[in-house]
Amino acid sequence: MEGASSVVPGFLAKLWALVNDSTTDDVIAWSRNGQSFGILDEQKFCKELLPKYFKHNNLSSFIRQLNMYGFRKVVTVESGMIVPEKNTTIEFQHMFFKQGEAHLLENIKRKVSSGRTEDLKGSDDLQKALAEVQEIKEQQIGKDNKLASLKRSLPDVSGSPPSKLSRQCVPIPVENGEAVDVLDPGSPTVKDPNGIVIQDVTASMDDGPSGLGAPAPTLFLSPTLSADPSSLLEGSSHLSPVHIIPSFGLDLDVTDCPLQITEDSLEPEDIDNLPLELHASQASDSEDPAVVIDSILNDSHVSTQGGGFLNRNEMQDFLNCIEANLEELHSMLSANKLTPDPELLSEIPTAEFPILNMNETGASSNLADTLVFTKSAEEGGMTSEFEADGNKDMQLVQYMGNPLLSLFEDLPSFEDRSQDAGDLLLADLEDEKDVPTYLEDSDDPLCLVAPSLSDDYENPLESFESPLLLEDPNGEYKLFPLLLLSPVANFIEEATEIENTI
Amino acid sequence: MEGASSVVPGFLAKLWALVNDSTTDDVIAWSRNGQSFGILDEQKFCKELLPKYFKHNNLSSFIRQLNMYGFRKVVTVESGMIVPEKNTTIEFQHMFFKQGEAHLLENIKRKVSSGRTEDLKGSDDLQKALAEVQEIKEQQIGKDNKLASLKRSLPDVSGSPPSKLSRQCVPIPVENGEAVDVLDPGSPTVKDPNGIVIQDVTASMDDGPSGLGAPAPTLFLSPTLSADPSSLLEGSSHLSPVHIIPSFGLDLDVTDCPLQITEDSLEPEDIDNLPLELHASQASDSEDPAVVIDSILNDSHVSTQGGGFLNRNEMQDFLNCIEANLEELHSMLSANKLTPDPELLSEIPTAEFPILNMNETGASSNLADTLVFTKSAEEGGMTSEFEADGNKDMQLVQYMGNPLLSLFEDLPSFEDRSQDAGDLLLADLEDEKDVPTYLEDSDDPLCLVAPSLSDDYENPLESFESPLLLEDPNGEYKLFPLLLLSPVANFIEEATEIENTI
DNA sequence: GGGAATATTCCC
DNA sequence: GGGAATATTCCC
Repeated sequence: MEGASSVVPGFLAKLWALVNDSTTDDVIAWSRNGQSFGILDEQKFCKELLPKYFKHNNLSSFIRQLNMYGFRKVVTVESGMIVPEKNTTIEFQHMFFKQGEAHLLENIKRKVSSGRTEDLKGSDDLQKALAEVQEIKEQQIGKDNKLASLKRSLPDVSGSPPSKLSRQCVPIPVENGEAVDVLDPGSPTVKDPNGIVIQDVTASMDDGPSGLGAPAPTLFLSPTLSADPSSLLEGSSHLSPVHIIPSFGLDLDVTDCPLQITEDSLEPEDIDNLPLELHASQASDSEDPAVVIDSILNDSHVSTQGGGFLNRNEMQDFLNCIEANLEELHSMLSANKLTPDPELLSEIPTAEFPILNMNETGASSNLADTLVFTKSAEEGGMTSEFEADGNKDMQLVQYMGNPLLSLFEDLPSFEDRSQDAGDLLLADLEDEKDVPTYLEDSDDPLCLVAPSLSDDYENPLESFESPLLLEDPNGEYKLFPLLLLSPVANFIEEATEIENTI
Repeated sequence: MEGASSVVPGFLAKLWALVNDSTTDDVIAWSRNGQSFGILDEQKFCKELLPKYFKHNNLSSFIRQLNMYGFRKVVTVESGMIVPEKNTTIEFQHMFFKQGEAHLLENIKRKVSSGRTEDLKGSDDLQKALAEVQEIKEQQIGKDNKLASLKRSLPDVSGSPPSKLSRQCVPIPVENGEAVDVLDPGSPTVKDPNGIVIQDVTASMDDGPSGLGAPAPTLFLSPTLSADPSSLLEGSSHLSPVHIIPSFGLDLDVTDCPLQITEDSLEPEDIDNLPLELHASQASDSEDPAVVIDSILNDSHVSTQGGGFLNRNEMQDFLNCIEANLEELHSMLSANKLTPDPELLSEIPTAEFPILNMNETGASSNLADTLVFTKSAEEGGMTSEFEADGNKDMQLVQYMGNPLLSLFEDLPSFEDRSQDAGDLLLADLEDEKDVPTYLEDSDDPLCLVAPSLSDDYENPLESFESPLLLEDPNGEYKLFPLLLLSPVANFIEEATEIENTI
């Protein structure tokens, strides 16, 4: 075994010796070109040589080994057909088995055994699969958090005391510093020359005057957004964008929501030139249901920019990625054949999905939630106020209690309290069939919006994402807005009072 | 090899013969009690017997085989310590290797090869993977349910009773800009020179049969949102984009929300100058946030229509595909555990992944719910754009089955169609850059809410799915807003009262 | 040719 | 004792 080093498997070393042994060239020898070797005397080879080198005398075993090492039988073809006599000589060749080139032997690798192949492959694949799973798992967590946030974001607007669960007020980041004024409970209304400021002093009701630092009462845009239409319309000719951010999951008791509008706002005369610019408090991205959902769905990717929105392509990529992963996982697993181990089956735990925890309370509504409409100081309409930073700030979401719970606590709709979120959710959980039923009854397929956005009809504000402003050929903006506000009962009352006053 | 049948592996058969051969009892023989056998003469055993039965003469190899078949070495202990001399005799035993009981041999199983070991190990990993997958799967289900619930939970704010589930707006398909048909004959309409027709169908809500036969008359514009139409319509000043972000999950009691607006409120005089064109809200699926979310949950991938957004079906398919993969994967994993037979996989039942059933229609439209603003066709104001959109929208609309849908069903508002959540979401998806822009560049930080509510300052027109803006033959844009209303019945009444008071 | 089980060797 | 690689056998 001249050139065969220790790294060369026994079979190859023996084969090398066997073929190179010139004393047996009548039985087995290199071909003329040294690119292959032939067994010239099969009988003698099996009876005399094989046992000398191996633990058997079976040609088939020898050939089996050759195959295991990748040797291929050389088929001699003459005139397009196999020559009979030539067949008597068994000839094999291998890219790295060449006369005089023992160093090539180390390149010859034994095929992995079936067992190994499977194992290795399986093991490898499992590693990948597990990694994939882990990845997905983490993504899920991210989504869960997002959902939770979404749910939490639904503010509790009930008139009662501060709820510990969700008082998530979103601080109103005002860059121009005006928001502060608005937020101040002490200042029921803010109005600037151009616009109208509407402030919902609800918070002050129960809590009395609270400074900005007031703990319980939180101001923010509220679900119950109220505004004085007339006031809004008033003002200079130039209009500013009105941003009204309502809160989610309102649970307002009208009686508890003294929505106030000042007389000033009601003056019709001024309406003609409405320089209206309303800025509602800013909601953080995190609180935007749509955003939240979006991100939830897209969670896999690290939120990139401020918005954390995924664009369509990203979404697509993400989904494709998932798909690809699944595909691969699938393939890998398929490839991996396992041995039957019944015992393991029982061990497989099925995770339970903890959905709702209804124990959480925190449903106490929070009248303190203030609806704030602020007019931006800037006439020019769009201001740079709302910036990423502001948004970021908004992200501060506190996860209170059960997300889902909070979500639904405030959801109840007018008519159908019976169908509050909690019920729905539970119902769904209990019976998946409920969903379809629910849907089936739906009369309007078109109405789609953000989850948080409940009926839109009633809530024009939400829809107003789109600008109500239009620019005409003359470069003038025309408008349209309107809006209004709500919560209403008090609003009406107030309005009436105002009217009377007038 | 007396009792050894063909089912017994070579080694066991040979061992059985070897031990039972009484002629070699001086080398290897049964112990006195026949419960074990011992190698009495190791040297002789290796040199004479092993080669006779096996392809080697190594005791270690023999022992290796014994171990492979589960034989255990018998350690003789005397007086608490191993007796030296006794060690000379190598003794092994196996539960099923007993003198005179050849039939037990078949119970002796060779340990799985390393390969097998790996398989087992792999099996273990698969167990984990499977468990993980299952967990994820269940979480997904939970999330889907949650999202669905969330969407459903969005309260129905319509003033009337009917469907407790959803107050779906039925978009009025306006192809030529004529939604007039939809208008309730009984309701007052306002039409200005420009051909704009405004109709407040609120009144008809409670009053019974609406011309359209709408079951549950609902006014759209949000429940909480109220505005003075007249004020809104009045004025010719420059308009700025209005961003209104409504709240979510309102839980208003209609009776407590006497928000009212009457026709009176609409001052006719002012109306003349209204380039008002109202179109029933038409939401395009792709643009409807709800739709987007829905599609996210339901799947799809190649975006085909509508602006390159993924349409709902596509999304659905895509997600279904993923689901299917997971299912299959799960099945495979499960199957692997049980049997090594790949074929069995197909037999494994896959857990159900309740996604969305898009088949549901329930589109019974509810005209009553619809607010119809229509511009007369004569105006020719309708641009092809809108028409196209309108059509698309209509197509998209039918996602009733989806829970998500219900969420948004009521969302559509006039103006906001343009920028409904769906649009935003989609937009985001398409171009990630939009996100930053949106968030960072947004002038209005406050406007956060549903994704759909993003600022659309830059693209007001496009966003207007229901075009609030129209270009007239003169190349002028006219606007038109309107709105209002909501919750309704009481609202109107109240308004009237106010008016009267004045 | 090659899958698969068993056998043998090598090594920890 | 047993993991692991290689070897041998058996079979398709």
